[in-house]
Amino acid sequence: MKIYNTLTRNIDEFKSNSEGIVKMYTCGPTVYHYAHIGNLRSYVMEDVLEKSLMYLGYKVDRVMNITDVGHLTSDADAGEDKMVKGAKREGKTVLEIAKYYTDCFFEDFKKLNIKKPETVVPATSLIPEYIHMITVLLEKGYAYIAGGNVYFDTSKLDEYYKLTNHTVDDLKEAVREDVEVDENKKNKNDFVLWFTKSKFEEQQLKWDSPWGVGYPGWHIECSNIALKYLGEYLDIHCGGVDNIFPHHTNEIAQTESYTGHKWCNYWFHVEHLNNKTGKMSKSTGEFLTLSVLENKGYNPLAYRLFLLGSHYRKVLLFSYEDMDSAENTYNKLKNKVLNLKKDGEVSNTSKYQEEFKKAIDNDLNTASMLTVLYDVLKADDLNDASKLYLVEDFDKVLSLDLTKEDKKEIDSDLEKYILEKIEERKNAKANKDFALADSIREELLSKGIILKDSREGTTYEIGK
RNA sequence: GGGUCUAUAGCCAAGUGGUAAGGCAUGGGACUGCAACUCCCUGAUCGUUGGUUCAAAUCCGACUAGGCCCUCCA
Repeated sequence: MKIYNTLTRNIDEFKSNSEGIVKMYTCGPTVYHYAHIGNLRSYVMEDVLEKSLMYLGYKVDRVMNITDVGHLTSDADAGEDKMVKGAKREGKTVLEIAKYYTDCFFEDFKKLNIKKPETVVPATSLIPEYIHMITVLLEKGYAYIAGGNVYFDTSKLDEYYKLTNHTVDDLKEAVREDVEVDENKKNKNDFVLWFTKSKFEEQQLKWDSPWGVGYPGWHIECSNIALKYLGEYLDIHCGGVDNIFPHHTNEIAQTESYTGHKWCNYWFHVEHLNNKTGKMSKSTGEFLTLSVLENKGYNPLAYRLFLLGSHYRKVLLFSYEDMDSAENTYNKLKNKVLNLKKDGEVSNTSKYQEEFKKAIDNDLNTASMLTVLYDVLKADDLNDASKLYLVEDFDKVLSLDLTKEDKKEIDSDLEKYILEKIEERKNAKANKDFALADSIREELLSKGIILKDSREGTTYEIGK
């Protein structure tokens, strides 16, 4: 397949290091609060990437970190670590907070049909590994100690900026108003590997180290987790575009300085979900979680469909108008699929499967994948059984539960009642007592029961 | 200021040099006692402007608008 690679700024043919196996690393969440739907966009698209690779026959080894330490809020927030802030807000310990929000995070995964990576690693579980890497970086001369902290010396690298095309002079220091200049740094882009001194003294979690009691820098966790669980040669590293600099840039610097060779071949970055005012994040604008959408009556899978309609490398604007549309599209699509008859021989499917693969091959063109799906549903050369087979096949990647019937548990009393009402309405219609017929329909609707009339008679469906 | 990305119908969106897929919405029609569901029909010359070419939404330049990043925000 062909996929855009941030490293080469080009759509490259994908080739894994080992035949048939893909080593894939994903930057996970900082678990101090709920994930907002913008965060979830990245995870949905990474899920599509993983499943697409599987669809093409690869075995995917995927690892994700859970950041439960060392991510800081802005200076404006009185110098509190995000985790500490979350803990304070809720009167819990940092680890309790981490556990709670980690669980919530994976609940969202379930609702969005995102496959949980086989290996999920909390940042706090590999402190000895971080210390070891930092020790080696100091020995090799890539790191230095200043003001109690250990820094990475970016001037030691020729290609520090290879992911972004920056030059040192391009970068403004402390461009954000909430960031102060750190006087300990030799070069303005040096970054901290280990803290013992910082303005964030409230850090709850601290560990002993050769450089004093402290905690690890932000980037070191991903490098080590990836190295430990996926080895020294990574195929794909994923994340949101905001991670490109400095996070991923620094991961490359550390890891390649440590191992002495190239680390990861493909960098996959998902663009932001924005609203009309710009970036959607926890700190700016409305804090939109999946639960918020659910409470407004939207199906999480309609949100997934909304995301699939757009390309992962394009900024997508969120609006409720679009959600309404997505919900509509989803219900119609599902309706079409559920109306297919199950019997018959499956045949002629390969042409459409090739089309679907082409869409995958084209830099993960999810919009085109959906088009192939619609083509299948409209196809003249396919019987229902074949259509159903293909929908199921494509849904391995799309994961929209298109063939899954939402059978609400219904007890026999209720069923009997509904059937009686349908019979009553039928008689009313026969007697041309439409007022009564309509009132029965209204009554059932108010209980969430939708009647469907057809030539064959009336059936019902339990709505949401 | 630097880097980077984007600009196609009301909205989402495909298109990777040969005269604009698809979805939602809208309007019209079929079905219905009426409606819902379903089915059929219905719209754009591609931000502006130069250039390359027999041919450009697609390549190159300029301009305009906008997003993201520039370190302890993810």
